Amino acid sequence: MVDLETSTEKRILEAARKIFIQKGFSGGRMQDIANEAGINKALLHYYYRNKETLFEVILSDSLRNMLPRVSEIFDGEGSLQDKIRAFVNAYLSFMIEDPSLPLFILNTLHSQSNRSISSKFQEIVGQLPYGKFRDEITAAVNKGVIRPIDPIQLILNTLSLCLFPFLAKPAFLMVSHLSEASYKQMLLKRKADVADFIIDALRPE
Amino acid sequence: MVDLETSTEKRILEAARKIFIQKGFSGGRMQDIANEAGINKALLHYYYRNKETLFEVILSDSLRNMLPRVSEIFDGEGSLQDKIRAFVNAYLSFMIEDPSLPLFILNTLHSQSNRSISSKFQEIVGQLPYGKFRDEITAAVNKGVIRPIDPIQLILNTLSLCLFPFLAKPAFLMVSHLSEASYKQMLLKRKADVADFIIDALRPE
DNA sequence: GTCTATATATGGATAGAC
DNA sequence: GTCTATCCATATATAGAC
Repeated sequence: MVDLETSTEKRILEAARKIFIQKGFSGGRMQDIANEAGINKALLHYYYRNKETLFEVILSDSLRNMLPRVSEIFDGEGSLQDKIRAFVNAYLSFMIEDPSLPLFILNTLHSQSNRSISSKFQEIVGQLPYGKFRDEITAAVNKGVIRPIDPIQLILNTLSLCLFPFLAKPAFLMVSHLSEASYKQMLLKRKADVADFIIDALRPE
Repeated sequence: MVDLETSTEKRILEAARKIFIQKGFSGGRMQDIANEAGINKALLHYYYRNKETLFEVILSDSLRNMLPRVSEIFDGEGSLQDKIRAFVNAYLSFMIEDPSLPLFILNTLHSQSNRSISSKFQEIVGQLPYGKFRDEITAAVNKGVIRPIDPIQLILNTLSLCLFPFLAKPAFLMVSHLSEASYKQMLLKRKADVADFIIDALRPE
């Protein structure tokens, strides 16, 4: 069992990630992070200058994780419908691995719109080939393989259907009285359901 | 111009609401609230015992606002399609008035799952006639007026499409470089688009 | 009811021993 | 690299005058 306890630096990151995602920037205490990592507060400052630095490292990582390799999906062959199905599948699979990420990121963007965070977000999200998406949707509409729809609204709808259940997870669990396990089960089922829903909505008249 | 400046108590609530929605519980400072209300810190404690009390008042109000009178919509006559259209319309209109509410509430539920907040949330949200929704969807499926769909997924899809744009507003603005005005314009257009999208998705084969 | 002044607690950050 | 002890700024909360 060599190296099962990873380096202190790594453990700090994992602890900070957990705490910040749970409680946000101002809600997360350095003491909480130190406890979670099983080390002393002072060590946090040894490895990372201050709370803000630590937070930004976590956020950058999260943002980079949030950006899945969706470009490939839209680069490949196949109908728009196939690509939508592949996208929904990939996106939901990814989020199921890390369910608190979306709320953490939206939340940060909402409350800290002043910092360098905005530019980091734009830098990362700017790599997504939105233009490509839009063009492909427009082309499909013109060819009549899907019904007419504003490309922006379709993209927004797809993201809504993929992300909302994760954002609303706590509320959903409270209302539905589902267990964690059943919730995960529902999300897995949702992969197919969401793709069907979108594709059905796009059927030409 | 009599009474344009409402009572201090009311002004405090408005100020607290603004600050808490903007910065959350731990991020919002009592001093910020006092400044925003144009009064002294001590007065906050005079009217509300402490920060936590003040926060809970705000949250309760918000939760009650979040719950529109949707029951009536589903009590009335008309097809399921008509009701969905009415629901989406009412829900989006309401949210456009108060765009930060959804994120505030989800966020609070996420980070404070311990407090009395959970029970308050359940109490309020428990009044929604979910059973009625479910039954009506199931009936429509059986009659063949809509294609087969899991009622839970349809409800979740509808809420996703209505709420997500508000949750993701900051991210959306950053990516799209839209102005506040264009954003609001897009949301207004979305009322019809979302209803169309759902109803199209439900067309029988 | 509203203010100023102050007590008290908390949390981020640093100094310095080991 | 890791700890203990401590400093200092900030934030909540209270006391007491007006």
